[in-house]
Amino acid sequence: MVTRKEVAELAGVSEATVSRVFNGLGPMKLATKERVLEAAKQLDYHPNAIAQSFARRRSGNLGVVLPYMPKVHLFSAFYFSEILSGIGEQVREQGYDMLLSLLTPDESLDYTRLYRSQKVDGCVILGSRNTPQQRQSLEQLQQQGLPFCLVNQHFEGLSFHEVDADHVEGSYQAVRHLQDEGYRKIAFMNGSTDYSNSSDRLRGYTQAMNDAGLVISPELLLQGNYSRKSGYEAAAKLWEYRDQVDAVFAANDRMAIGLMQGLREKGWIAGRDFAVVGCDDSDAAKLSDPPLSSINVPFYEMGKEAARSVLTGVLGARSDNPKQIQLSTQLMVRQSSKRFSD
Amino acid sequence: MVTRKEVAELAGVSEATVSRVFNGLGPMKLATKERVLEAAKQLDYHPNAIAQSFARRRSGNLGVVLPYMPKVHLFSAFYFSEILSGIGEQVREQGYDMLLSLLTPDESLDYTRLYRSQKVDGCVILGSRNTPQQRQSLEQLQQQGLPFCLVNQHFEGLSFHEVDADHVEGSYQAVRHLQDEGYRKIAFMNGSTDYSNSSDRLRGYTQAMNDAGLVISPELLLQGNYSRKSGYEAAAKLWEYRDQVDAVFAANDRMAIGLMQGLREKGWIAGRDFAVVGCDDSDAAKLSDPPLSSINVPFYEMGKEAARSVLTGVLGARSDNPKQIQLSTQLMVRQSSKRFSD
DNA sequence: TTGTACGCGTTATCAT
DNA sequence: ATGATAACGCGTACAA
Repeated sequence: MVTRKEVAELAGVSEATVSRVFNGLGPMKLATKERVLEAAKQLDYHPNAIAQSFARRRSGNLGVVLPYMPKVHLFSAFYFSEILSGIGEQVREQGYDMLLSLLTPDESLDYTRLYRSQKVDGCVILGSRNTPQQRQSLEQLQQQGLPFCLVNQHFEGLSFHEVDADHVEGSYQAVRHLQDEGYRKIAFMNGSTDYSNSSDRLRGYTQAMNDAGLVISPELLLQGNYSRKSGYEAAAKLWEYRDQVDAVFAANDRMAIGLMQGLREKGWIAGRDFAVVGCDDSDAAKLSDPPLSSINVPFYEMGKEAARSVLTGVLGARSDNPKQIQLSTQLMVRQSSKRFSD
Repeated sequence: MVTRKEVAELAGVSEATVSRVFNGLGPMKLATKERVLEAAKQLDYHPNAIAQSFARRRSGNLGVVLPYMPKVHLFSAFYFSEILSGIGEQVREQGYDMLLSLLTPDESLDYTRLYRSQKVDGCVILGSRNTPQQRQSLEQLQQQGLPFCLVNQHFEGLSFHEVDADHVEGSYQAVRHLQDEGYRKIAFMNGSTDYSNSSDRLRGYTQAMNDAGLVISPELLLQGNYSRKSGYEAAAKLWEYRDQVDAVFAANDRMAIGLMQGLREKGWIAGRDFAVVGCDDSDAAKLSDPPLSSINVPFYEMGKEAARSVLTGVLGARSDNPKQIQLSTQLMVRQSSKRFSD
């Protein structure tokens, strides 16, 4: 391995000077700088990142926490590739790397473990849920002053760094859209309220219904678990109340598609006999039949913002007041929510 | 930060002894060990991973290379979460961590960059393609003795560590299945042959057709780029030759679904008027209408094997003969390939 | 079975 | 503008 020492010798300078050149520190003669760079090039010298981390007492790694549940596909491809790419883009700009941790639900009860070994300087946490245990472990992280940022989740009554999308407004728009298309009897299929998204969406739905002077009868509220299967099963229930429902707003695409599949078996076709809007604008929304109207979420930007938020905390002024960022969503209209009785 | 020194002092031993206890090295008195552990516990001591890396001259990180193309969704959720989980499981068993790199096509022309800074001890490379430049940069890696393993890709004429699935056999089974269901005029829609999967699948298809005594006329060979759009566009062409085609085997699910969407617009329904089988058994296969028959690939195991392969190379005896692992695939039969004229 | 002492390749501080 | 040098926290060879 080529070290700083050899470069210094070849360039006829001290090791400190080599470091200064590579870190762009202090004033120095251009000639010296060039001599050093030339020597480094000749020797193919590259600073040892580990030694740098050791000396700087910073790993240069941003931890990214993903929930892992075997055989349960929580995320769409879009979610993964876009969020990770967003984070990746940002960390690269700041000379950082991404260290991935796939945590099972009980492992995520001790986030501090991630920081203990000093392998990460901060974390972006994806897919956290609002359980008492999780709240507690996040509060613990915060108390210890370990920098982290949540993505797509916030906690009532607690104040963390977080980047979320405006799911209330998104849902409001979705329901308004259905109303504009002539639908009145609009059901809402939600997922677990462990995810703040879920309650946000319920709020948006409720508000849109109220604003339109529509009543939310109990049959209009369906409970699922974000899986296609739960959507499929809800279709049976929906079918019983078919006189009282002409549209469904579902809290994610997967359930929306399950629902469409289930109702198709009864002979009801989305976009013809009833309308559906989903959430996430995942790949599946474009692949489904008919293509599913859905609420687009700017995952790439969310990842990028979250990473920025953590890294500025790590590198610069630690802002003591948590920064809450909320990006806007966008309704993508497709065939599944066509005008009533077209 | 609590260091080894403080633990040593509290336990009344030398620093070396503390290290020995934490690394389980050498014979030592049980009493000493317990005293050290007790002291460590009291102080909440945890070894500094960076200092360890520095001293050991190993980062303890396995690099994972993913291709990044903005707005192009190469992978299914299944692919991501399963492969990463497989790698994650294995690295954890060996006390390693995962360092993620999202590389654009031209960045991946210089893989050595990843190793230069010493932040990773080895790499698992996903989504590499068979281009002259990539071949060259991989050969360069190999020559320099940097440990890496490819997943789901192999290179004709070159011998790298790699973990692949048996796409030839998988495709053979898929086409056999279509034949068993009564189909004879079976088209094959392939993706870019930059991916070895593609040529493997063509081989399986060809062999199955030959074995059944069926001719492969030129109209039966369709070219796509693994996108839904290309599948959709191929539907138009297929429609022209509809007398000469009664089934399609597509090299991924996305194209298969695009094809089904396109032909549905002509009034042809998969599983009724023609049959389709895809590849990957992605989530989309279950979500599509009708559900898509597809070839399942053991992504989790592939990730795990790849990580194992690299890490044993890093840690133990560097086997000079590259290890090529091939796992088997499994056909998942769904509605899209129902029996002819049912 | 345990202690001593050195080295790892930087960063950063203090001289010059 | 540049050089000398003390950390940094651990692994480990060698000594005892």
